[in-house]
Amino acid sequence: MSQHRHPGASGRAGVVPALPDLPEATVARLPEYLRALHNLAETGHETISSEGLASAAGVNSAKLRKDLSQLGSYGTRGVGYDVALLIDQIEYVLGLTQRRAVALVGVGNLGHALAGYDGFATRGFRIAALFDADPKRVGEEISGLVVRHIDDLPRVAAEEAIAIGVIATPAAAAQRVADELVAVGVTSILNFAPCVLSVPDGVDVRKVDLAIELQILSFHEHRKASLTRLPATGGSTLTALPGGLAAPDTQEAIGT
Amino acid sequence: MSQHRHPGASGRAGVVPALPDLPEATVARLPEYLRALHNLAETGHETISSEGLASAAGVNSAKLRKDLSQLGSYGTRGVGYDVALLIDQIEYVLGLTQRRAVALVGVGNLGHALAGYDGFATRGFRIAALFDADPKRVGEEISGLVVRHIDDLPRVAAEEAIAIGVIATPAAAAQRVADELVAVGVTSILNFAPCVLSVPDGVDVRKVDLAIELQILSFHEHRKASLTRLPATGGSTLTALPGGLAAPDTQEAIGT
DNA sequence: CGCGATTTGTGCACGTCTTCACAAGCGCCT
DNA sequence: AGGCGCTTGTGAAGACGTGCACAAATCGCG
Ligand SMILES: NC(=O)c1ccc[n+]([C@@H]2O[C@H](COP(=O)([O-])OP(=O)(O)OC[C@H]3O[C@@H](n4cnc5c(N)ncnc54)[C@H](O)[C@@H]3O)[C@@H](O)[C@H]2O)c1
Ligand SMILES: NC(=O)c1ccc[n+]([C@@H]2O[C@H](COP(=O)([O-])OP(=O)(O)OC[C@H]3O[C@@H](n4cnc5c(N)ncnc54)[C@H](O)[C@@H]3O)[C@@H](O)[C@H]2O)c1
Repeated sequence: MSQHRHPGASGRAGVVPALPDLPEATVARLPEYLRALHNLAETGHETISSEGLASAAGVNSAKLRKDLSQLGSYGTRGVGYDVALLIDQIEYVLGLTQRRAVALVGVGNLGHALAGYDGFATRGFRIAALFDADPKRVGEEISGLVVRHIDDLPRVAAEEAIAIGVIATPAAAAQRVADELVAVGVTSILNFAPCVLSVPDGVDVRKVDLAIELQILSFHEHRKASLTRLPATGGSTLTALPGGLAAPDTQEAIGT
Repeated sequence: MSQHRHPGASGRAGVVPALPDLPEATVARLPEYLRALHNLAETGHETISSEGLASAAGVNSAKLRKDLSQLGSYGTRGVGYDVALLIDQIEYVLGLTQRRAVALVGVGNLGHALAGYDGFATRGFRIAALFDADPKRVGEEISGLVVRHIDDLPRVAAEEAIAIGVIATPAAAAQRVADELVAVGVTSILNFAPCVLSVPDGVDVRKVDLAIELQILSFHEHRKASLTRLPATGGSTLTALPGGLAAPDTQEAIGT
């Protein structure tokens, strides 16, 4: 049970491997590998090569192998990776062996969609509670859960072990909600409101902002348009974009 | 005293302002700066220092200055940046001087929320059309737009200049929809379905996957939990995370 | 049992991103 | 006019991430 982890010395004690400290870029890709692996498992694959998994996940195979090697050696040379084993490993590393409880705050337009989303349940999470500040919304039942008032957060948090808070309120309320989540011990927040949150050390915030994604796409549109106005410098100018175009979570022109 | 520009007025015809090819990491942050600048403009600020803008955008000031310097020299030493001018500059670079038309495909749970989202309009975009494959959904009116059948996509695309396609269908349909979008000339896609899309060169795809975000948070939860089980190595172990913890679009522990 | 085909794991080189630290530039005040 | 304080813009260094290319390991087969 008690496991020691020292920087550099990844001594593995018995069955449970020590949590290695993975590069953040790797962590961001593991969920994608996991999804691809589940697909493969469903279609009857027992093993998969790095090449096969890489293409299913939309990355390059060298990168995939390097990522997986960070978790330990779970492949077999000449054969590939055992799909079931790898799923277990990645789920373990991502902390998905326990189904984490999620609290969703802000049951408006977006919040309703999220509350009804089955992707929570199928991918390792459980919506434990819904909150809103609007009295007209409190009491409403959404896919089996009753919306509670945000003031009940402390009480509910004491009952359920809330691991992650999701903020789907207007931006103006987001900081206040974040503070309230932090106050009841939540140390991971997913923020859909378009604003920056201030949180204490040790609390992780990830942000999803639709408009930012669109604006990044807009930039590339603008750029592509300005390129086509240039005198032809050779063949297809569109593919002459700089190599680094692919952002951390952008896929660009992965061939068929 | 170099170039100033007006949307549609000066220097657009012959003298192309030479779109610099920005580092992708910079492009991903510009929208955040833009949002912060709009907030500042609304609260009456005419100029802002790199320090002030950086904290409003949740980044470090050196990074912000380097990012902005990529666009040209639009700051004044000893003073800061002119808020209005910088807004114009960033909007120009991001290609927001023209309001781009967005087609939303898949008007289900999530699609409804997106269709009613005012963040499109307020941040440079216009929902031009809604599509679905379900005959029961076709004809429904959502915030002023009528849902059309996906088979009408070619006709609508000919009328409106669709710049960006947003996919909010189940994963099983996403590739097919992407192909149809590409076929009518769309070169930028925002994909909410949890799957990898194959597109030809020159087409940009960005993905938003809620479950991936949650799983990344889960990893850090798992990690924090395993750290607290360690014998105290002196002081607050939670802040002893490696410096690179902050992912491209993660904010971690930005002090109050 | 040994050999060839296959595929992993990784050393290495290269490119990108971040951060520091400071010179250069600007406005204000005297 | 000149000096002073403030802030930008950037060179350089280091951290980080990526992709190539190949040795090492394993399997299947004769
Ligand atoms: N609708 C979308 O598709 C979409 C897409 C991307 C981002 N967003 C962002 O998500 C957020 C929510 O969007 P929406 O369209 O659902 O807005 P909405 O106005 O429909 O819903 C917001 C909900 O939050 C509740 N709320 C307000 N203050 C609260 C508080 N202090 N505590 C608890 N609940 C509170 C309101 O009562 C309301 O029910 C916004 O910040 C929006 O910018 C929305
Ligand atoms: N609901 C959420 O909060 C949420 C969050 C994150 C991601 N997602 C993802 O977004 C997607 C949509 O989720 P949802 O909850 O809205 O699902 P949904 O089933 O409610 O809606 C999907 C819609 O797409 C339509 N559709 C199916 N095939 C189509 C086709 N070929 N062309 C056009 N339209 C088609 C369906 O008729 C339906 O209206 C899914 O991939 C889901 O995983 C949803």
